[in-house]
Order: sequence, then structure tokens, then C-alpha cells
Amino acid sequence: MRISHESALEIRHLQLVRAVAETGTLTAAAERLCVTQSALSHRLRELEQRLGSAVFHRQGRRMIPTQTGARLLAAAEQVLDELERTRNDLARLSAGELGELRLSTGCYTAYHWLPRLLPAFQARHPRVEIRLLPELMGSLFDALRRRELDLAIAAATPDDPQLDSQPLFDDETLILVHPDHPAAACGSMPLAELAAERLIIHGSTRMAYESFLRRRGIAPREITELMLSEAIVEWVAAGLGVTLMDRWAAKRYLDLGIVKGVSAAEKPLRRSWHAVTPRGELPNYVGALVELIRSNPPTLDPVR
Amino acid sequence: MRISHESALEIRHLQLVRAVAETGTLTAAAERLCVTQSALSHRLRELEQRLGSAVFHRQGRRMIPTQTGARLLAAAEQVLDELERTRNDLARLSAGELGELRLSTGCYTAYHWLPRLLPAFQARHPRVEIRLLPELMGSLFDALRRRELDLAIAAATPDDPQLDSQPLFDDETLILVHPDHPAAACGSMPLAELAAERLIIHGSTRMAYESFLRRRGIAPREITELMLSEAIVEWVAAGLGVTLMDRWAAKRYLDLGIVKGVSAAEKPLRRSWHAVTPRGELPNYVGALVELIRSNPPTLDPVR
DNA sequence: CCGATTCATGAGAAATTCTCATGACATTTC
DNA sequence: GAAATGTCATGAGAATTTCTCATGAATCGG
Repeated sequence: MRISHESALEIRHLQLVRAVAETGTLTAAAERLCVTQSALSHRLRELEQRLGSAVFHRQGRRMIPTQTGARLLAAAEQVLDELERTRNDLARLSAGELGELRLSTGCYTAYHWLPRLLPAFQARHPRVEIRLLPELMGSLFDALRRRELDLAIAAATPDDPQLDSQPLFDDETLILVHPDHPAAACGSMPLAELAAERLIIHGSTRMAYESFLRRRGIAPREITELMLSEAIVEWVAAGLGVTLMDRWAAKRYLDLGIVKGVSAAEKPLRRSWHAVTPRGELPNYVGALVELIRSNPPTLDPVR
Repeated sequence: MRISHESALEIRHLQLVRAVAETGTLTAAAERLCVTQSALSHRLRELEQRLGSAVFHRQGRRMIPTQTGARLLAAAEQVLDELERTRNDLARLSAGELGELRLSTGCYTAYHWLPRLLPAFQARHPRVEIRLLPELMGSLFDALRRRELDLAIAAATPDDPQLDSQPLFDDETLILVHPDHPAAACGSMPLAELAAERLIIHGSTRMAYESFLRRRGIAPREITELMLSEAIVEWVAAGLGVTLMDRWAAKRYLDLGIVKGVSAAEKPLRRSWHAVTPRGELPNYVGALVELIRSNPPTLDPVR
């Protein structure tokens, strides 16, 4: 059973107050609100009974706000305006014009190619804010499941019915060596030879590469971890070791000629990158960004 | 017939969003809002249908706001908080603790004695703002009828069923003369003798006094209008003429001895001041101020 | 003083919003 | 992995709210 309780102010009351205060009569307010005058009269009576005090003075045929009415009018303006703004924002949200896109790659890779795509994306979705989240609790996929993330770029595809995945682009991981390194001449290098090298590697990718090599039974002589790609390349260029780096991340340095990139001799180290999203309805701009990445896989060319 | 229309956001929806966002589940929210879980489930479904998009992600047994939900949550906080503030203010308004008291005397008289009463009034009604309105369209009584005024102090009582009136205090209007004036010695002066005098008078009271004298067939030799009581007194003290002034307004200058006050010889000029208010319910602090004035009629003594 | 306009009111219809009784699904526990 | 527990979803129908319609009463202006 539903108990009739001292229900508070309703939107309907605020609309009434504003319309009557602005038009000066119940009749005109009724027309504006598309109801009968009688309905508003009942509404007003109910409101005044609830409040226990008059909201309008009945001055002949005019309705003049009491002090109570004046305070209600102020509330009405504020509340109804906020609801109007909310309506607008929600419309833009569902049209995908407004929103937030929380993105992570779980490693440093996006820092290289994402900035190149942003101008094109922002041109199409000017009011969508892209937030690149570097640090997350647990794995990338957990964050997606917790809805703390809208999009993850990962080299692995998840086996989880709650997550959707689609391929973005393939890339080859090169071995970067000093130009005078023997492998530089022949253009490839057996992975096993890494055992004789010092491997210099980016901190954020260490785990991935280390386990990748371990699965092949390869243990580099020494692993040095640096947090800056440029520094890694300088070390390699100085002959202090070799590194593993995705082709498009390395391209800058290869063009400079200070290091050489060689493939793994057995077969190239290919990595397949995927866009992973939570299953279910997503803002359409998420799909738009994924499509933008797919159609403009990382290169150093400008994006149309 | 009532047409089912795309009604917008309701308070009820905002309460739902806030409660669910804060508690994390529909069930807990239902308990907080004192309805069944089923009711909230229906409400939420209806809201999502209206908006055309999900408000919460159903993540296992947790409800996580979507971007739409997040925007709604922001609106909910703002709107519900404003409604709470409104409730508070309305409660204080009807308790008379908060409000506005628009007061006018239609002439300058209140400037003399009202300030003396204000500290006592403000101590009892700290959040009531007194506004002294000097200029009004039409008469004082018209302003009351139009509800532009809460209280008028007038020497006349209105004959209008829409207005209430109650006596405040009586006062005598003195004739102020130069200490060497012949009337100063005997303490009174026939009104008729004003015909031989230059009457110096305050602009705001000119009309009242002039018609008062005319009704008695008295026309002063000359009338000079000044807008500052102090200036009027200085003129009288310089022997340039005489003036009419309420006793309590004149007391300051009488004490200084620079002018003398005498009564009308026929009988003292008594004026009966009244508090006039619009009929109907009034904030109780209006009555409080009237009572304060009645129990502390104008003197120059401090008010308890 | 009459006609036009306005707010108020009562009765009953219409629409909304709830509760109750379940079902379906996920998570935790043993 | 089955049972126990807790969650949201759903359909039907009751309870409540809120409206419309048909008037009455009061005010205003010529």
C-alpha cells in the first residue's frame, strides 16, 4: 500500500510558479503550459496547502507573488534552467557530440601515434574530451570491465564475453642495433643471438618482451631498463646494446641513420593490435576513433 | 482528455539517480527512498526509455553510471540541493525569521525615529531586511494595495476594506520660532499669526501642512521650501522665519536652545500616526515591528 | 449595471506510479 | 558444482495523483 506522504516540491509546481509570475494570470499560464486553467488552480491550491502559506496574492484579477512566491520563483528559475541545460547536454551526449573518451594502451605506444590522429578526431568531435589514462588498477581488461575505461589498445585480444575486440593494425617489432653491428649488414638476426647482447628496453614494455623471449628460451645477457625512447636509441647508437622497438616507433631514428633495424631471422616478430571495448552500447565517437585508427594505421605521414 | 506527452525530467528521476549512484544498487536506493525495489526498477526503465539511452551500466550486481548517468547525477545534486535550500528558506520565511519588510512613511518623518528602533528589531529578526522606500508611484495606500509595500506609517487612516490600520502614537506639531520671537515668551501662538510670517518648511511635508493651514483659512506671508531639517532650523535660528515640526523631530534643536517651540494657541496641533498594512496574512515580523513602534513611541531615549 | 474576464470548486475520468508476486541471472559459500 | 543468497526485470492490477469538464463567484471597465 502506498502511503500518502508530505511530498515535496515538484517540477510541476515550479513551472506553475514561473508561468504565473511571468504572465500574471492563471489563465495565461495555463495556456503556456498546455493545460486547463482549472488544472493550475488545483495545482496551486495543493502547493499552498503543502507549504501552509500563500504563494500568490489574489489582487483582483492579478496574481502577485508573496514573499514565499518570490523565493519559489528564484528556485524555479534555477532548477528549470538547470534542467534545460541538462536536456541539451544529454541530447549532445547521445548524439556523440559531447562526452569523454577514456583511453589507455597499457604501455607507452599510444604516445607515438595517437597525437597525430587527434586533430582529425577533434575536428569531428570538438566537444569530446580524450583522456589518456596511463596508470590503472590491475589490467587494462579489468579497467574496461569496471567501466573505468572506454577503449583499450592492446596487442592481445581478451577472451571475455563482456569485452569486444576488433583488429586495428599489424606491426613488426624490429631489433635495433648499432650500424656497425654484424646483423646490420645482412638485415636480419636470429633471436637466439640476443643471448649475447645487452637488451635495453623501455620500462613499460619490459614485462611483455621479457616473457615473450622467455617463451622462446632466450635470456639476454643483461637487461637495462630506461624510461625514455630517445635515451634507449642513444644507448644503442653508442654501441652499448640492442633494443626491441615497434617499426613505426623506430622510424624516426632509422631515418636519421644512427641505428639500424633488423628483423628476427626466423620470421618477423609481428604484433597484432586490437581495439578492446566494453560490450554494450558505447558513445558513437568511440567507434569513430577506432575507425580513424584503422583507416590511418601508424606511419609518420600526415593524416587527412 | 489528457494527452500522454514526452514529459521531461522529474524530481523523482533525479532522486533515483542520486540514490542509486550513491548506494550502488537499486535495492539500497529503494530502501533509502522508502519505496520498493520494483518501483525504482520501473522508474529507471521509464527514464531510460524517455532519454533513449542507458543511465546505468548493469555490471553484475552493481549499477555504474553511464556518461548520461553522470550528467544526470550532476543535475540531480544541483537541483536537489537547491530544493533543499528552498525548503529551508520557506520554513524560515513562514516562521518570520527570514524576509523583507518594505516600509514607507510617505514623508521624511521615519528617518528620525526609525533608526533608533532598528537595532532592537534586527536583534529579534536578524535575517529580515528592512527596506525604507522613499519614492513610490501614486499614494502610499495605492502602493499597499499593489503589494509593493508591507507597512505604511501615515497620519491619516485609509477608508478601504483592503487595508488594515492601527494607531501607533500621537504627536504634537510645534511651531518653531527664534528665541527672541514674542511668542517664545508666552509659549504659544495663535495660528492666525502665521499669516505675518515667512514659513520655512520641509519639501516632503509641504503639501500636508499647506492644505492643513488652508483649511483653517491661514496663508503665510511667504513659504520657503528646504530639503534638510538642519537647514530649516538654522534659518529659524537666524530669525528668517518660522517652521512647523513634530515635537520629537524638533527635540534635538530645542535642547540646544537655538530655537524655541510653541504650541498653537487655540489647541495643540495633534497628529495621530497609524500603521497601515494590506489586509490578509502578513509575515509576523510586520506585526512585531508595529508593536515595537507602539511600545516605543518616538523619543530621544534609548530603546530597550 | 452589464458583459467580459478571472479564479475557485466539485465530480468524475484518465493517467501515472506504486506494490505484489514472480522470474532470471550472477556471486558467494560450502 | 550445487545450494544459498542477493540483485535487477517484468507483468498485472491496485492506489493515487492529476487532469478535464461544467459551473459558480468575484472583479473590472465602459
